[in-house]
Amino acid sequence: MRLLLIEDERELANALSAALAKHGIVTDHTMHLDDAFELTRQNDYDAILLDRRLPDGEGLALIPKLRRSGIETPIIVLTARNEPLERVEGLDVGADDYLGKPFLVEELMARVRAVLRRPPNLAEPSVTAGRMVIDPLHLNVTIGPIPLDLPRRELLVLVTLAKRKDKTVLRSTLEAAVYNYEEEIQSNALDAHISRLRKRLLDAGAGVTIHNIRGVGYLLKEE
Amino acid sequence: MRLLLIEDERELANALSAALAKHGIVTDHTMHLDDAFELTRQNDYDAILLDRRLPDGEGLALIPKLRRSGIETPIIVLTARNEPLERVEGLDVGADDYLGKPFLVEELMARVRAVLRRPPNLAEPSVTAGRMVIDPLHLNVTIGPIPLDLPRRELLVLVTLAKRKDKTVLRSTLEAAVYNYEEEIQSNALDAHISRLRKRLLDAGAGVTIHNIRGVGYLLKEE
DNA sequence: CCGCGAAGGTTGCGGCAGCATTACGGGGGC
DNA sequence: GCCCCCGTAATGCTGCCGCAACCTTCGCGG
Repeated sequence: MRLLLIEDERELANALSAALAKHGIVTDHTMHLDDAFELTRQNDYDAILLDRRLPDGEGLALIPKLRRSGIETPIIVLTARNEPLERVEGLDVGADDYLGKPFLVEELMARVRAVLRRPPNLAEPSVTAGRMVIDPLHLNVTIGPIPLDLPRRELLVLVTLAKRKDKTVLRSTLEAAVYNYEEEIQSNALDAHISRLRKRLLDAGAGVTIHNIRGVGYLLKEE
Repeated sequence: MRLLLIEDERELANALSAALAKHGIVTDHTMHLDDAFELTRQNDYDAILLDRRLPDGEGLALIPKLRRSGIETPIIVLTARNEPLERVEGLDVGADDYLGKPFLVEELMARVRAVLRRPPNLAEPSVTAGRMVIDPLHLNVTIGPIPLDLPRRELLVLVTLAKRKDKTVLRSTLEAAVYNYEEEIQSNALDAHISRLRKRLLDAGAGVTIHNIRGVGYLLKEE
């Protein structure tokens, strides 16, 4: 196993390298973001440990750069900036985990192991349908540059259909996506949502149509 | 998106459900480990939020049980037991992340998003027959990129035949696949479905033929 | 090779289940 | 208070599907 450590405190870096070595993990170490980027081009790391505060800037900035260049290696951010909102920030730019300093090496190891258990991240997270770009993770829908504002239940219906575009989605699947098992619906609430969603998509010129498969479910098609 | 929340503090649970709902996430909630296990058998959750200290025992114990039963759903442990070594313990039994109480809902959301950044559904069992690709689970049939729209009963017949292509399917098996026990048929309804299905498959250029085995049943063959 | 009965194939018809649409009102958020 | 979401229900409509009538094919015995 091979990690890339991006960290400017030399003592900490050495201690970490040594500790990881005891677990049979090889560590490459750099203090600079552009070096780090180069290294990821040359080596296929199993994970990246990234400090936020670095001599040449904010470590987080590296993450989108790596992701854009097609590198999906898990990234764990190590930092003293450990306020909850800072952690949110880190995770949302694409980090896989976030660990506040100081930490135990044992915890770091456990988090590395946890991150490595996850399947490699190959999936394109956003879906296009017609003229829309749909991000199922953050529940965003945009048509070109302008966001499409949809009520929550209609949004859930749309995302569920879009994730399986050109394929039928069972009625029961849609119900499960929109309602939890405590909320029971006794009427045609889902149909009503579909109808209102259709109208909104039409008005917005979304470039998709929702078809019904009688007795089975629904299907979203591009025009 | 659908989460399972295993948590005994009702207030926290309600607050979380409400907060997650604002992000368009449907939440099922239970206080009991065995209920939780049952729920995972019945639903396909996107993630599981698990408390450690529960009325019926240590929440962590659920993790190996789920993993052994083949469930790979990401699990985030939520707990007041937030000592580093306890976190190691949690991660090492198979949790994907570990979040100490109290926490901001925003941070939980960010961690959920981080954990979900994984490939969507891996292998979906599908059958090919002629030029069709048939997904028996979601009941959809596509020829190349275009979906084939079939009425429900014909669809059920096709799926049943396709699952055993090149083998005879008993007439009684087909009837069982298309009708439940309450619906009796007194006529040649099944034959009629077969006939209409043949026509539709021909028009669509599906590349299969349905043969009759006199007195026994039917058989689907590729051309 | 022919005749005959039974199984299967095809097709039009009508009932009705399922869907689309829309108006209405309660309720929550700002 | 105002606005919008969303569940409900009434209304109209589409087309699935059971039915049955009629035709075709198959297998068998003579």
